Amino acid sequence: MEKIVEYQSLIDHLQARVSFSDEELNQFVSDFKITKIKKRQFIVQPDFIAKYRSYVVKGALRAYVVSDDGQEHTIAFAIEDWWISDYNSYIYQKPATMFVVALEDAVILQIDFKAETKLKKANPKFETFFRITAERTAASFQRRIIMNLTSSAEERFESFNAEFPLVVKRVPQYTLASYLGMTTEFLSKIRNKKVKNKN
Amino acid sequence: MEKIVEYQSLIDHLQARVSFSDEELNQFVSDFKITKIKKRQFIVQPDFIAKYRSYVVKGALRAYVVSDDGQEHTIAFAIEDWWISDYNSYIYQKPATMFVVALEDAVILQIDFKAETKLKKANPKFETFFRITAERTAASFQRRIIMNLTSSAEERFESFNAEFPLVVKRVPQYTLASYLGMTTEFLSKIRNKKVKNKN
DNA sequence: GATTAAAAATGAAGTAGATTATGGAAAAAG
DNA sequence: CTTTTTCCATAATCTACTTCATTTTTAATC
Repeated sequence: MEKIVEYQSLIDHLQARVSFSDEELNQFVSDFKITKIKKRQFIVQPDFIAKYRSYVVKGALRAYVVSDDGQEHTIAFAIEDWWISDYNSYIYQKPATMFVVALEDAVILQIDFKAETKLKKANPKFETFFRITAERTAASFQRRIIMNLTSSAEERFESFNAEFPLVVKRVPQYTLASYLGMTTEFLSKIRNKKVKNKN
Repeated sequence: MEKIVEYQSLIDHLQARVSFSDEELNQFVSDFKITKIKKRQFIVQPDFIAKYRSYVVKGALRAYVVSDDGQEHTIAFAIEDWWISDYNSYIYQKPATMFVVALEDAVILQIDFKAETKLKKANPKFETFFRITAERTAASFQRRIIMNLTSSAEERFESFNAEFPLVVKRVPQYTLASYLGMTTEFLSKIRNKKVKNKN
């Protein structure tokens, strides 16, 4: 099996979910193109169809929507070994409502919808991989819905920080606040209250 | 193809998503058992593993969690032609955190996790069906997250009412309020304000 | 169909979190 | 390395929504 360094983490990602032969792994990753993007560069924009599903090799990205009143709401973050896209746009191949932008210079692996469809038809194991991925995505979205319904702003921050400390350290606070459904001012207050209480 | 009346809507549901032969349809539905449940009866409870994925033939059900302070939060509704379970419990086969209860006497079709696994192994088309189902579930969960982040209580109600008027007419208002992330009192106010404005 | 229980309506008072405003620190960009 | 832009902290004021308490309506049950 050829080892192009950028593909290694995606290969590990696949193998952790479904048992593939070397040949299958090669077939899978050969449909992904390596894309390097600069901080602040967009890979998805509203009104354009999200052509790609993107796997992050290096860097950090953010998906967000802009509401009628002009406010940004972060829908997802992605760092190393995570996937990102406008989910509704990609799976239905309809115009996006989100922006997906790099928070840092990044290296991503992208597969387009047609190639993905072809892969799934070619080998049921690829179908299985995407089924597992979709199920886990749905499960994690549902956990987020439950968290949003049941917890206060402070609890939501504490919970996210406990689960994803590396993301918290890496992304701008205003993007995190909008992900957690609060203002950047309120998140600042929560965090600084905490610091004072420690003394 | 045998036509047991309870299975017909599930068969239609399958055919609308993947092209199956009559034999495949029979194979699929034969793994589902018909269960009749009474109003207020539970099919999933916290700490027990959600053994089944349930398809609603007739009736209405509700999935909810109870938070530390004792409040109920509705996670999902299901009426005719919808699926319901504790998603995280079912796909990971770990203890549930939700209750799933009948809001009306209901007829449901249930498949257990082992039978589903076996089906997916037996025929890639079944795998495809569950992949499509999971993707659409994830997509709709994400739309709900976006709605919750971007909209006011009144907008959330209006939007849900526009998309699912039959559900709104059918479920108790306090369950809808807790689904939409507001108190039953506030939802009552929203709706009655509306009525007055019409005069 | 009378009785009881559950659900919905209404209003007053309270609060979590938003908004607005300003100053300062960090990080890009030249 | 200095200038500009982005990001974060802090505080005062405000509001969308909650909480609490009571009444009315609707639905279940004997």
